[in-house]
Amino acid sequence: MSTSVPPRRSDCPISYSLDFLGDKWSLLVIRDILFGGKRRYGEFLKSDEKIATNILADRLSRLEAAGILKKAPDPDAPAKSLYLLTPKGLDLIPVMLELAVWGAKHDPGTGAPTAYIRRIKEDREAVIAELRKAHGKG
Amino acid sequence: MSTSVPPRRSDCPISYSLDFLGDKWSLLVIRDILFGGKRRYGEFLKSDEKIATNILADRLSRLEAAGILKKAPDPDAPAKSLYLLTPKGLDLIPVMLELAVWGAKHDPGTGAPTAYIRRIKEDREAVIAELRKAHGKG
DNA sequence: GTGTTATACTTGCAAAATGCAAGCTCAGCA
DNA sequence: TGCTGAGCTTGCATTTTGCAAGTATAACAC
Repeated sequence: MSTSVPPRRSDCPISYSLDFLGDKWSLLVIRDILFGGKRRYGEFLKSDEKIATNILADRLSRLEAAGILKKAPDPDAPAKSLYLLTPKGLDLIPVMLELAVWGAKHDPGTGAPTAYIRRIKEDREAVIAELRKAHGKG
Repeated sequence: MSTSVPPRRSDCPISYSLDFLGDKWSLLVIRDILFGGKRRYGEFLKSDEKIATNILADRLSRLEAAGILKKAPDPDAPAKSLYLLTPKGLDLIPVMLELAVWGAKHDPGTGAPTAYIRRIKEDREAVIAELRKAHGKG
């Protein structure tokens, strides 16, 4: 699978965002890092949505090519590597929070923790700051 | 093309959102309504990204099936119809704003108006309220 | 040093989604 | 009665996805 930068469809910022993130899997990988504390290939594979291994490999390389993730050696096992958010990736935190709020509100069978969703709405900036802090400077 | 509700992949609210919105076109249609004041089939077709007519028809019916849009008769020409946002669709405003902010920040060639992006960041609630008002109660 | 296991992928192929061009339908108007 | 434009539908080639299987490399066990 190729992994080149996607063609730009227009100069609209929403269109730009969707050029990189407009599919069913990319933002789930970012969710896993951000809210699930996951950082390794095998951890992403274990998520509930059951991403296929070839699709995961493709998305990781695209997100890396887009500068949203970076692949770094694992300090505990230098032969392995970790996928971490870059500053560009960390800037997606507000997008993720709004997607979570919308999904939690409109999915009758949502599994979203009510308290956390309320906290996002009432104390947005603090939640953003916490997540940023937890994931370093990128 | 079918137009049934997509299969639920998990109970995660972000996954739920992506089940409906996770492609390159759905949110662009919503953008056209929200920021472009578009409401008719032909208007969506004319956008810069050049959506194919069969894909547009598919997305409109999926978004309607999802309760995000509703198709209403045009008061000026009752034989024609308009696509409008429902309350569930209006709740996507914060998501759209954050995607716009992210795209505007990270796309070196963005065409996003600087003043509007700054206003989203500095006066978020007011921008949300304005857009809600402009698109009625749904 | 040989075999076993785990992790992180790659490959092959069928199925589904997308993109493009060409229709088709129906209302309004001349 | 015929023409026009808006709003789709259809056919078909290309691309992307999903599933299963296979490969590479390193760590560890013996």
